Amino acid sequence: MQTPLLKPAITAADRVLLEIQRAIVEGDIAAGSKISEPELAKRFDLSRAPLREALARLERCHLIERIPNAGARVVKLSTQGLLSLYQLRETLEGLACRLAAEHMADSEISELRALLDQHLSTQRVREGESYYQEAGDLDFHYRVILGSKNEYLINILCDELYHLVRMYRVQLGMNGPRVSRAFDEHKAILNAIANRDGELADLLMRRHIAASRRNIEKQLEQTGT
Amino acid sequence: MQTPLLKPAITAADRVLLEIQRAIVEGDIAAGSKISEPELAKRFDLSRAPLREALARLERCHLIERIPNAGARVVKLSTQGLLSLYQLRETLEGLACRLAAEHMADSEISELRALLDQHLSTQRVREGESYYQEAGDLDFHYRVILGSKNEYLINILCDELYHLVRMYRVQLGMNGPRVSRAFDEHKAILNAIANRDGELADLLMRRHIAASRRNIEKQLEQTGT
DNA sequence: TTTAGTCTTATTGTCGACAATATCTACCTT
DNA sequence: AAGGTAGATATTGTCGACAATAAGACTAAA
Repeated sequence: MQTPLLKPAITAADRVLLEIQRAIVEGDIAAGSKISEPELAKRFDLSRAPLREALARLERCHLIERIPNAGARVVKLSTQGLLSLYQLRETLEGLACRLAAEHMADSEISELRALLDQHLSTQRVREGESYYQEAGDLDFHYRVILGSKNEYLINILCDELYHLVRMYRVQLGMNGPRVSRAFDEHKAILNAIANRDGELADLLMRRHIAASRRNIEKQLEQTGT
Repeated sequence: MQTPLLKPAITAADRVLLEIQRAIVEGDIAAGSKISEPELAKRFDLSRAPLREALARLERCHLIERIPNAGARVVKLSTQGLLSLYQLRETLEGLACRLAAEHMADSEISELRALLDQHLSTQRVREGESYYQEAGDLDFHYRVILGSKNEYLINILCDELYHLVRMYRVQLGMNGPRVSRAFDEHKAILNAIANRDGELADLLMRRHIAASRRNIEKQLEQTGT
Protein backbone atom coordinates (compact mmCIF):
# COMPACT_ATOMS: atom_id res chain seq x y z
CA MET A 1 0.00 0.00 0.00
CA GLN A 2 1.22 3.48 -0.77
CA THR A 3 -1.74 5.82 -0.96
CA PRO A 4 -4.61 3.59 0.09
CA LEU A 5 -8.03 4.73 -1.02
CA LEU A 6 -6.55 7.79 -2.67
CA LYS A 7 -6.19 8.71 -6.28
CA PRO A 8 -3.17 7.19 -8.00
CA ALA A 9 -0.32 9.34 -9.18
CA ILE A 10 -1.15 10.96 -12.50
CA THR A 11 1.42 13.60 -13.14
CA ALA A 12 5.20 13.39 -12.92
CA ALA A 13 5.13 15.64 -9.86
CA ASP A 14 2.83 13.13 -8.15
CA ARG A 15 5.18 10.24 -8.84
CA VAL A 16 8.29 12.00 -7.59
CA LEU A 17 6.32 13.17 -4.57
CA LEU A 18 5.59 9.58 -3.60
CA GLU A 19 9.21 8.60 -4.11
CA ILE A 20 10.60 11.43 -2.00
CA GLN A 21 7.95 10.88 0.64
CA ARG A 22 9.00 7.27 0.98
CA ALA A 23 12.66 8.24 1.00
CA ILE A 24 12.17 10.75 3.80
CA VAL A 25 9.86 8.58 5.87
CA GLU A 26 12.24 5.64 5.72
CA GLY A 27 15.28 7.79 6.40
CA ASP A 28 16.74 7.25 2.97
CA ILE A 29 17.11 11.01 2.92
CA ALA A 30 18.44 11.82 6.36
CA ALA A 31 16.34 13.85 8.80
CA GLY A 32 17.61 17.40 9.12
CA SER A 33 19.59 17.27 5.89
CA LYS A 34 19.45 20.07 3.37
CA ILE A 35 17.58 19.53 0.14
CA SER A 36 19.19 20.59 -3.11
CA GLU A 37 16.74 21.13 -5.94
CA PRO A 38 19.25 20.60 -8.76
CA GLU A 39 20.54 17.44 -7.13
CA LEU A 40 17.10 15.90 -6.61
CA ALA A 41 16.01 16.94 -10.08
CA LYS A 42 18.98 15.09 -11.55
CA ARG A 43 18.48 12.12 -9.24
CA PHE A 44 14.88 11.61 -10.30
CA ASP A 45 15.54 12.69 -13.85
CA LEU A 46 13.07 15.51 -14.27
CA SER A 47 12.95 19.26 -14.39
CA ARG A 48 12.82 21.52 -11.38
CA ALA A 49 9.25 22.60 -12.09
CA PRO A 50 7.49 19.36 -11.09
CA LEU A 51 10.07 18.88 -8.36
CA ARG A 52 9.14 22.19 -6.78
CA GLU A 53 5.49 21.21 -6.99
CA ALA A 54 6.39 18.07 -5.05
CA LEU A 55 8.38 20.08 -2.51
CA ALA A 56 5.38 22.33 -1.94
CA ARG A 57 3.32 19.29 -1.04
CA LEU A 58 6.06 17.88 1.14
CA GLU A 59 6.01 21.11 3.09
CA ARG A 60 2.27 20.75 3.38
CA CYS A 61 2.62 17.41 5.13
CA HIS A 62 5.37 18.75 7.39
CA LEU A 63 8.12 16.53 6.01
CA ILE A 64 10.29 19.46 4.95
CA GLU A 65 10.63 23.07 6.01
CA ARG A 66 11.27 25.81 3.50
CA ILE A 67 12.78 29.23 3.93
CA PRO A 68 12.31 31.73 1.10
CA ASN A 69 15.42 32.20 -0.99
CA ALA A 70 17.31 29.86 1.28
CA GLY A 71 16.10 26.37 0.52
CA ALA A 72 14.48 23.41 2.19
CA ARG A 73 15.51 21.01 4.95
CA VAL A 74 14.09 17.67 5.96
CA VAL A 75 12.36 17.95 9.33
CA LYS A 76 14.16 16.79 12.42
CA LEU A 77 12.40 14.46 14.81
CA SER A 78 12.17 15.61 18.41
CA THR A 79 10.39 14.75 21.62
CA GLN A 80 8.64 18.09 21.50
CA GLY A 81 7.47 17.50 17.94
CA LEU A 82 6.23 14.03 18.77
CA LEU A 83 4.29 15.40 21.71
CA SER A 84 2.69 18.16 19.65
CA LEU A 85 1.82 15.76 16.88
CA TYR A 86 0.19 13.20 19.14
CA GLN A 87 -1.65 15.81 21.18
CA LEU A 88 -3.28 16.79 17.93
CA ARG A 89 -3.88 13.22 16.83
CA GLU A 90 -5.60 12.32 20.08
CA THR A 91 -8.06 15.15 19.70
CA LEU A 92 -8.61 14.79 15.97
CA GLU A 93 -8.98 11.03 15.82
CA GLY A 94 -11.17 11.20 18.89
CA LEU A 95 -13.42 13.55 16.98
CA ALA A 96 -13.24 11.26 13.97
CA CYS A 97 -14.50 8.38 16.11
CA ARG A 98 -17.37 10.40 17.48
CA LEU A 99 -18.42 11.42 13.99
CA ALA A 100 -17.90 7.92 12.64
CA ALA A 101 -20.28 6.59 15.28
CA GLU A 102 -22.86 8.98 13.90
CA HIS A 103 -22.21 8.76 10.19
CA MET A 104 -20.81 5.35 9.25
CA ALA A 105 -23.21 3.14 7.36
CA ASP A 106 -23.97 -0.28 8.81
CA SER A 107 -22.34 -1.84 5.77
CA GLU A 108 -19.11 0.08 6.39
CA ILE A 109 -19.09 -1.06 9.99
CA SER A 110 -19.46 -4.72 9.10
CA GLU A 111 -16.75 -4.37 6.47
CA LEU A 112 -14.47 -2.89 9.09
CA ARG A 113 -15.27 -5.77 11.43
CA ALA A 114 -14.36 -8.22 8.69
CA LEU A 115 -11.10 -6.35 8.18
CA LEU A 116 -10.22 -6.67 11.84
CA ASP A 117 -10.91 -10.41 11.83
CA GLN A 118 -8.71 -10.76 8.79
CA HIS A 119 -5.90 -8.83 10.51
CA LEU A 120 -6.21 -11.06 13.53
CA SER A 121 -5.76 -14.22 11.51
CA THR A 122 -2.82 -12.98 9.48
CA GLN A 123 -1.24 -11.71 12.65
CA ARG A 124 -1.45 -15.13 14.26
CA VAL A 125 0.38 -16.60 11.30
CA ARG A 126 3.18 -14.03 11.26
CA GLU A 127 3.74 -13.53 14.95
CA GLY A 128 6.76 -11.30 15.18
CA GLU A 129 6.41 -9.54 11.89
CA SER A 130 5.19 -6.05 12.61
CA TYR A 131 5.12 -4.59 9.13
CA TYR A 132 1.73 -5.97 8.36
CA GLN A 133 0.52 -4.87 11.73
CA GLU A 134 1.74 -1.40 10.91
CA ALA A 135 -0.18 -1.38 7.67
CA GLY A 136 -3.18 -2.95 9.33
CA ASP A 137 -3.21 -0.45 12.14
CA LEU A 138 -3.07 2.44 9.74
CA ASP A 139 -5.75 0.82 7.65
CA PHE A 140 -8.07 0.68 10.65
CA HIS A 141 -7.46 4.29 11.53
CA TYR A 142 -7.93 5.26 7.91
CA ARG A 143 -11.34 3.68 7.72
CA VAL A 144 -12.54 5.31 10.89
CA ILE A 145 -11.33 8.68 9.71
CA LEU A 146 -13.07 8.27 6.38
CA GLY A 147 -16.16 7.20 8.30
CA SER A 148 -16.30 10.61 9.94
CA LYS A 149 -17.45 12.02 6.58
CA ASN A 150 -15.80 15.33 7.44
CA GLU A 151 -13.76 16.44 4.44
CA TYR A 152 -11.46 18.78 6.36
CA LEU A 153 -10.79 16.28 9.09
CA ILE A 154 -10.05 13.60 6.52
CA ASN A 155 -7.70 15.88 4.65
CA ILE A 156 -5.73 16.87 7.72
CA LEU A 157 -5.34 13.38 9.11
CA CYS A 158 -4.84 11.40 5.91
CA ASP A 159 -2.90 13.87 3.81
CA GLU A 160 -1.08 16.20 6.15
CA LEU A 161 -0.22 14.32 9.32
CA TYR A 162 -0.23 10.73 8.11
CA HIS A 163 3.26 10.59 6.67
CA LEU A 164 4.82 12.41 9.58
CA VAL A 165 3.29 9.89 11.97
CA ARG A 166 4.70 7.10 9.85
CA MET A 167 8.11 8.80 9.88
CA TYR A 168 8.23 8.72 13.67
CA ARG A 169 7.16 5.10 13.79
CA VAL A 170 9.46 3.88 11.05
CA GLN A 171 12.59 5.77 12.05
CA LEU A 172 12.29 4.73 15.66
CA GLY A 173 11.76 1.12 14.69
CA MET A 174 8.32 0.59 16.14
CA ASN A 175 7.98 -3.15 16.09
CA GLY A 176 7.07 -3.46 19.71
CA PRO A 177 4.94 -5.81 21.76
CA ARG A 178 1.95 -3.57 21.47
CA VAL A 179 0.62 -5.58 18.58
CA SER A 180 -1.93 -7.73 20.34
CA ARG A 181 -3.04 -5.01 22.70
CA ALA A 182 -3.64 -2.69 19.77
CA PHE A 183 -5.93 -5.29 18.26
CA ASP A 184 -8.06 -5.46 21.36
CA GLU A 185 -8.26 -1.71 21.50
CA HIS A 186 -9.32 -1.54 17.87
CA LYS A 187 -12.03 -4.07 18.57
CA ALA A 188 -13.32 -2.08 21.52
CA ILE A 189 -13.40 1.10 19.46
CA LEU A 190 -15.26 -0.64 16.68
CA ASN A 191 -17.82 -1.97 19.13
CA ALA A 192 -18.43 1.51 20.45
CA ILE A 193 -18.94 2.78 16.92
CA ALA A 194 -21.28 -0.10 16.13
CA ASN A 195 -23.29 0.75 19.24
CA ARG A 196 -23.42 4.35 18.00
CA ASP A 197 -21.77 5.41 21.22
CA GLY A 198 -19.73 8.30 19.93
CA GLU A 199 -18.63 9.51 23.34
CA LEU A 200 -17.13 6.16 24.27
CA ALA A 201 -15.52 5.71 20.87
CA ASP A 202 -13.93 9.13 21.28
CA LEU A 203 -12.56 8.24 24.70
CA LEU A 204 -11.23 4.86 23.64
CA MET A 205 -9.50 6.24 20.60
CA ARG A 206 -7.82 8.98 22.61
CA ARG A 207 -6.54 6.38 25.04
CA HIS A 208 -5.40 4.15 22.20
CA ILE A 209 -3.35 6.95 20.70
CA ALA A 210 -2.03 8.09 24.05
CA ALA A 211 -0.76 4.56 24.66
CA SER A 212 0.89 4.56 21.27
CA ARG A 213 2.51 7.89 22.06
CA ARG A 214 3.94 6.65 25.35
CA ASN A 215 5.31 3.67 23.49
CA ILE A 216 7.14 5.85 20.99
CA GLU A 217 8.28 8.25 23.70
CA LYS A 218 9.94 5.40 25.51
CA GLN A 219 11.72 4.40 22.35
CA LEU A 220 12.79 7.97 21.70
CA GLU A 221 14.30 8.26 25.17
CA GLN A 222 16.29 5.09 24.67
CA THR A 223 17.58 6.13 21.28
CA GLY A 224 18.53 9.53 22.63
CA THR A 225 17.07 12.90 21.85
CA MET B 1 -3.93 43.58 9.20
CA GLN B 2 -3.35 40.96 6.55
CA THR B 3 -1.11 38.27 7.96
CA PRO B 4 -0.85 39.26 11.60
CA LEU B 5 2.16 38.00 13.44
CA LEU B 6 3.29 36.15 10.35
CA LYS B 7 6.22 36.76 8.05
CA PRO B 8 5.60 39.39 5.38
CA ALA B 9 5.47 38.49 1.73
CA ILE B 10 8.94 38.14 0.29
CA THR B 11 8.62 36.55 -3.09
CA ALA B 12 6.32 37.44 -5.97
CA ALA B 13 4.37 34.25 -5.39
CA ASP B 14 3.72 35.37 -1.82
CA ARG B 15 2.39 38.72 -2.93
CA VAL B 16 0.04 37.33 -5.55
CA LEU B 17 -1.09 34.72 -3.05
CA LEU B 18 -2.22 37.43 -0.67
CA GLU B 19 -3.99 39.29 -3.45
CA ILE B 20 -5.87 36.25 -4.71
CA GLN B 21 -6.69 35.17 -1.16
CA ARG B 22 -8.29 38.51 -0.50
CA ALA B 23 -10.10 38.44 -3.84
CA ILE B 24 -11.58 35.01 -3.14
CA VAL B 25 -12.46 35.68 0.48
CA GLU B 26 -14.26 38.90 -0.40
CA GLY B 27 -16.02 37.36 -3.37
CA ASP B 28 -14.14 39.45 -5.88
CA ILE B 29 -13.50 36.16 -7.62
CA ALA B 30 -16.85 34.41 -7.47
CA ALA B 31 -17.26 31.23 -5.45
CA GLY B 32 -17.48 28.18 -7.68
CA SER B 33 -15.96 29.91 -10.67
CA LYS B 34 -13.24 28.32 -12.74
CA ILE B 35 -9.72 29.62 -12.46
CA SER B 36 -7.73 30.26 -15.61
CA GLU B 37 -4.00 30.29 -15.10
CA PRO B 38 -3.20 32.38 -18.19
CA GLU B 39 -5.88 34.90 -17.31
CA LEU B 40 -4.77 35.34 -13.72
CA ALA B 41 -1.15 35.50 -14.79
CA LYS B 42 -1.97 38.34 -17.13
CA ARG B 43 -4.19 40.05 -14.57
CA PHE B 44 -1.48 40.12 -11.93
CA ASP B 45 1.26 40.64 -14.47
CA LEU B 46 3.56 37.74 -13.73
CA SER B 47 4.52 34.37 -15.12
CA ARG B 48 2.62 31.16 -14.53
CA ALA B 49 5.38 29.70 -12.36
CA PRO B 50 4.85 31.86 -9.26
CA LEU B 51 1.13 31.82 -9.94
CA ARG B 52 1.06 28.04 -9.74
CA GLU B 53 3.01 28.23 -6.51
CA ALA B 54 0.29 30.51 -5.19
CA LEU B 55 -2.43 28.17 -6.41
CA ALA B 56 -0.80 25.29 -4.59
CA ARG B 57 -1.02 27.24 -1.36
CA LEU B 58 -4.60 28.28 -2.07
CA GLU B 59 -5.47 24.62 -2.40
CA ARG B 60 -3.74 24.04 0.91
CA CYS B 61 -6.06 26.47 2.67
CA HIS B 62 -9.10 25.00 0.93
CA LEU B 63 -9.96 28.11 -1.05
CA ILE B 64 -9.65 26.32 -4.39
CA GLU B 65 -9.93 22.73 -5.57
CA ARG B 66 -7.66 21.33 -8.23
CA ILE B 67 -8.11 18.40 -10.55
CA PRO B 68 -5.03 17.14 -12.39
CA ASN B 69 -4.98 18.17 -16.03
CA ALA B 70 -8.34 19.80 -15.62
CA GLY B 71 -7.79 22.99 -13.68
CA ALA B 72 -8.88 24.68 -10.49
CA ARG B 73 -12.18 26.02 -9.21
CA VAL B 74 -12.92 28.36 -6.34
CA VAL B 75 -14.66 26.46 -3.55
CA LYS B 76 -18.40 26.74 -3.20
CA LEU B 77 -19.85 27.54 0.19
CA SER B 78 -22.42 25.12 1.54
CA THR B 79 -24.21 24.31 4.75
CA GLN B 80 -22.46 20.97 4.85
CA GLY B 81 -19.06 22.60 4.41
CA LEU B 82 -19.78 25.14 7.11
CA LEU B 83 -20.83 22.38 9.48
CA SER B 84 -17.69 20.34 8.82
CA LEU B 85 -15.48 23.37 9.19
CA TYR B 86 -16.97 24.47 12.47
CA GLN B 87 -17.06 20.95 13.90
CA LEU B 88 -13.33 20.97 13.40
CA ARG B 89 -12.86 24.47 14.74
CA GLU B 90 -14.75 23.68 17.91
CA THR B 91 -12.51 20.76 18.67
CA LEU B 92 -9.25 22.39 17.60
CA GLU B 93 -9.72 25.74 19.25
CA GLY B 94 -10.97 23.96 22.34
CA LEU B 95 -7.70 22.09 22.41
CA ALA B 96 -5.86 25.34 21.79
CA CYS B 97 -7.50 26.84 24.86
CA ARG B 98 -6.62 23.90 27.03
CA LEU B 99 -3.01 24.07 25.93
CA ALA B 100 -2.94 27.85 26.24
CA ALA B 101 -4.07 27.54 29.83
CA GLU B 102 -1.02 25.35 30.40
CA HIS B 103 1.59 27.09 28.32
CA MET B 104 0.86 30.80 28.05
CA ALA B 105 3.23 33.00 29.99
CA ASP B 106 1.76 35.38 32.55
CA SER B 107 3.00 38.27 30.46
CA GLU B 108 1.14 36.98 27.40
CA ILE B 109 -2.04 36.66 29.42
CA SER B 110 -1.88 40.23 30.70
CA GLU B 111 -1.16 41.48 27.19
CA LEU B 112 -4.22 39.64 25.97
CA ARG B 113 -6.28 41.18 28.73
CA ALA B 114 -5.07 44.61 27.70
CA LEU B 115 -6.03 43.82 24.12
CA LEU B 116 -9.56 42.92 25.18
CA ASP B 117 -9.95 46.14 27.15
CA GLN B 118 -8.77 48.05 24.14
CA HIS B 119 -11.27 46.27 21.92
CA LEU B 120 -14.02 47.10 24.36
CA SER B 121 -13.27 50.81 24.31
CA THR B 122 -12.97 51.06 20.53
CA GLN B 123 -16.15 49.06 20.20
CA ARG B 124 -18.04 51.51 22.37
CA VAL B 125 -16.93 54.32 20.11
CA ARG B 126 -17.87 52.60 16.87
CA GLU B 127 -21.06 50.86 17.83
CA GLY B 128 -22.42 49.39 14.61
CA GLU B 129 -19.19 49.00 12.75
CA SER B 130 -18.38 45.33 12.71
CA TYR B 131 -15.20 45.34 10.69
CA TYR B 132 -13.04 46.14 13.66
CA GLN B 133 -14.93 43.65 15.72
CA GLU B 134 -14.24 41.06 13.06
CA ALA B 135 -10.56 41.87 13.17
CA GLY B 136 -10.60 42.01 16.94
CA ASP B 137 -12.34 38.68 17.27
CA LEU B 138 -9.86 37.01 14.98
CA ASP B 139 -7.05 38.68 16.82
CA PHE B 140 -8.22 37.21 20.11
CA HIS B 141 -8.51 33.74 18.65
CA TYR B 142 -5.12 34.15 17.04
CA ARG B 143 -3.41 34.92 20.32
CA VAL B 144 -5.00 32.01 22.10
CA ILE B 145 -4.00 29.67 19.30
CA LEU B 146 -0.43 30.92 19.38
CA GLY B 147 -0.52 30.49 23.15
CA SER B 148 -1.05 26.77 22.71
CA LYS B 149 2.60 26.53 21.62
CA ASN B 150 1.72 23.58 19.40
CA GLU B 151 3.25 24.14 15.98
CA TYR B 152 0.93 21.80 14.10
CA LEU B 153 -2.18 23.16 15.72
CA ILE B 154 -1.07 26.71 14.99
CA ASN B 155 -0.36 25.87 11.39
CA ILE B 156 -3.72 24.22 10.79
CA LEU B 157 -5.79 26.93 12.42
CA CYS B 158 -3.88 30.02 11.34
CA ASP B 159 -2.72 29.00 7.89
CA GLU B 160 -5.11 26.39 6.58
CA LEU B 161 -8.56 27.07 8.02
CA TYR B 162 -8.32 30.76 8.84
CA HIS B 163 -9.08 32.18 5.41
CA LEU B 164 -11.93 29.78 4.77
CA VAL B 165 -13.55 30.83 8.02
CA ARG B 166 -13.18 34.43 7.00
CA MET B 167 -14.71 33.63 3.61
CA TYR B 168 -17.87 32.29 5.22
CA ARG B 169 -18.14 35.27 7.52
CA VAL B 170 -17.43 37.91 4.89
CA GLN B 171 -19.55 36.49 2.09
CA LEU B 172 -22.53 35.99 4.35
CA GLY B 173 -22.19 39.50 5.70
CA MET B 174 -21.58 38.68 9.34
CA ASN B 175 -22.06 42.03 11.02
CA GLY B 176 -24.63 40.78 13.44
CA PRO B 177 -25.65 41.68 16.96
CA ARG B 178 -23.34 39.07 18.41
CA VAL B 179 -20.68 41.69 18.97
CA SER B 180 -21.19 42.45 22.65
CA ARG B 181 -21.91 38.84 23.58
CA ALA B 182 -18.74 37.72 21.88
CA PHE B 183 -16.80 40.14 24.04
CA ASP B 184 -18.20 38.69 27.22
CA GLU B 185 -17.40 35.20 26.01
CA HIS B 186 -13.86 36.19 25.20
CA LYS B 187 -13.48 37.65 28.65
CA ALA B 188 -14.74 34.46 30.28
CA ILE B 189 -12.35 32.36 28.21
CA LEU B 190 -9.44 34.58 29.13
CA ASN B 191 -10.34 34.31 32.81
CA ALA B 192 -10.32 30.54 32.59
CA ILE B 193 -6.93 30.63 30.93
CA ALA B 194 -5.62 33.03 33.56
CA ASN B 195 -6.86 30.65 36.26
CA ARG B 196 -5.02 27.86 34.46
CA ASP B 197 -8.31 26.02 34.16
CA GLY B 198 -7.78 24.35 30.82
CA GLU B 199 -10.88 22.21 31.00
CA LEU B 200 -13.16 25.20 31.48
CA ALA B 201 -11.38 27.24 28.83
CA ASP B 202 -11.86 24.33 26.43
CA LEU B 203 -15.57 24.14 27.18
CA LEU B 204 -16.15 27.87 26.91
CA MET B 205 -14.34 28.15 23.62
CA ARG B 206 -16.30 25.27 22.13
CA ARG B 207 -19.53 26.97 23.16
CA HIS B 208 -18.31 30.28 21.82
CA ILE B 209 -17.61 28.79 18.41
CA ALA B 210 -20.82 26.77 18.40
CA ALA B 211 -22.75 29.98 18.98
CA SER B 212 -20.90 31.62 16.14
CA ARG B 213 -21.71 28.66 13.91
CA ARG B 214 -25.43 28.84 14.69
CA ASN B 215 -25.30 32.52 13.89
CA ILE B 216 -23.82 31.88 10.45
CA GLU B 217 -26.13 28.94 9.83
CA LYS B 218 -29.11 31.18 10.39
CA GLN B 219 -27.71 33.66 7.91
CA LEU B 220 -27.04 30.91 5.39
CA GLU B 221 -30.61 29.66 5.60
CA GLN B 222 -31.96 33.13 4.97
CA THR B 223 -29.68 33.74 2.02
CA GLY B 224 -30.61 30.36 0.58
CA THR B 225 -28.49 27.29 0.15
C1' DT C 1 -33.10 14.66 -34.04
C1' DT C 2 -29.96 12.36 -31.47
C1' DT C 3 -25.62 10.24 -30.82
C1' DA C 4 -21.21 8.78 -31.76
C1' DG C 5 -16.77 9.94 -33.40
C1' DT C 6 -13.19 12.97 -34.86
C1' DC C 7 -10.89 17.18 -35.11
C1' DT C 8 -9.86 21.61 -33.32
C1' DT C 9 -8.84 24.48 -29.62
C1' DA C 10 -7.53 25.78 -25.18
C1' DT C 11 -5.52 24.66 -20.81
C1' DT C 12 -2.39 22.33 -17.95
C1' DG C 13 2.18 20.00 -17.19
C1' DT C 14 7.04 20.22 -18.18
C1' DC C 15 11.34 22.01 -19.77
C1' DG C 16 15.69 24.79 -20.12
C1' DA C 17 17.59 29.38 -19.46
C1' DC C 18 17.93 33.84 -17.04
C1' DA C 19 17.65 36.99 -12.96
C1' DA C 20 17.77 37.80 -8.08
C1' DT C 21 19.15 36.45 -3.73
C1' DA C 22 21.92 34.14 -0.33
C1' DT C 23 26.19 31.67 1.05
C1' DC C 24 31.07 31.08 1.08
C1' DT C 25 35.87 32.70 0.35
C1' DA C 26 39.48 35.65 0.17
C1' DC C 27 41.30 39.88 1.18
C1' DC C 28 41.88 44.06 3.50
C1' DT C 29 41.71 46.93 7.58
C1' DT C 30 42.26 47.84 12.49
C1' DA D 1 44.96 38.00 14.80
C1' DA D 2 40.11 39.22 14.51
C1' DG D 3 36.48 41.43 12.27
C1' DG D 4 34.39 43.16 8.52
C1' DT D 5 33.93 43.95 3.54
C1' DA D 6 33.96 42.81 -1.19
C1' DG D 7 33.90 39.47 -4.67
C1' DA D 8 32.97 34.76 -6.46
C1' DT D 9 29.93 30.88 -6.45
C1' DA D 10 25.91 28.35 -5.96
C1' DT D 11 21.00 28.10 -5.16
C1' DT D 12 16.45 29.71 -5.49
C1' DG D 13 12.81 32.49 -7.95
C1' DT D 14 10.99 33.71 -12.40
C1' DC D 15 10.31 33.64 -17.27
C1' DG D 16 8.80 32.20 -22.02
C1' DA D 17 8.16 28.24 -24.99
C1' DC D 18 6.99 23.39 -25.94
C1' DA D 19 4.48 18.93 -25.06
C1' DA D 20 0.63 16.37 -23.34
C1' DT D 21 -3.86 16.12 -21.94
C1' DA D 22 -8.74 17.49 -21.66
C1' DA D 23 -12.74 20.25 -23.14
C1' DG D 24 -15.52 21.85 -26.96
C1' DA D 25 -17.15 22.03 -31.87
C1' DC D 26 -18.24 20.06 -35.88
C1' DT D 27 -19.49 16.31 -38.92
C1' DA D 28 -21.60 12.10 -40.07
C1' DA D 29 -24.46 8.18 -39.35
C1' DA D 30 -28.60 5.93 -37.19
